[in-house]
Amino acid sequence: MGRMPELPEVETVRRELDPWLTRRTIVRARRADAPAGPKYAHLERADGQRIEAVTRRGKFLLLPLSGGDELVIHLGMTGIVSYTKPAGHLRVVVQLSGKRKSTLYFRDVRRFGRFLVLPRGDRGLLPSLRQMGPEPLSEAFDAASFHAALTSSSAIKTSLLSQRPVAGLGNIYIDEALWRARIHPLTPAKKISRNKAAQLRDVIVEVLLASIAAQGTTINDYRTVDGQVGAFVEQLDAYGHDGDPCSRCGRTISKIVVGARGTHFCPSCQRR
DNA sequence: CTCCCGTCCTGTGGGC
DNA sequence: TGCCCACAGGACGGGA
Repeated sequence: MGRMPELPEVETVRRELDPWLTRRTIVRARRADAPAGPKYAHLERADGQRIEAVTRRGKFLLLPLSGGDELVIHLGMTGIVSYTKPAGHLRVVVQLSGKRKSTLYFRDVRRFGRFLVLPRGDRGLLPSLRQMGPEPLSEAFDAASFHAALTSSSAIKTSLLSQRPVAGLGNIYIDEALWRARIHPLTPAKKISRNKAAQLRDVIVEVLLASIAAQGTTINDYRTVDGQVGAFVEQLDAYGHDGDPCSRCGRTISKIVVGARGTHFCPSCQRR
């Protein structure tokens, strides 16, 4: 257990979807084995619209459509997009124009994911997207503004989970970045010094780039679109390593609960 | 406004 | 061996 598509996994999926879906027309998009509701809203609006691009914002995939709408996909915990029909837990089916790979399937065992259509830029159903911080791999993610965004009194781990100081980080990469920057996960965000914030910014970029290069992290459910697994799991130093010796100092990695999330850190390298 | 906590969802794995 | 239940967590909504 314990895998979630975070920025590197979603970016890997985006790169695979882009050549497949861009310029294809959606013939028909419908819910399958899924309840009606905001997570699967307005799919029929996509019918007849062409997919103009496959973009990403944080952990959301955003597909602008030719009619002025936008297809929004969030993989949640267990969401998988494929062109082969899954065995079960099929939530959405999209018929595409053309003959090759012309059916898109969205499978999501736990239904934490979303697959919906909205007028482009309408964030009424997506408040986190509205308040999301800068993309970590963009120029906007600089040390000074990152430090300025760390205003919360809550733990840095919790603050980063909110997506507000920076977009796209989840449980795995937050633990990895805090380990690399030697910051205790319970440190109040606003107590992070300017220098530490700059260091944290740099290791966030490093760990995300390294994971993208490895096509993400596979622990259990995550697969790339063509079913491959991500190799970054081999480079994890903190997440899932509780009980193991710290690869830097040898002390045993601890696991605690922060914001209802399993949190892994080295009690020796990462002092409060 | 911020912060905190409950809720959703179901396969897996650890314990007995 | 087989059964049971705690566990995993991203985003969101509501209450303080």
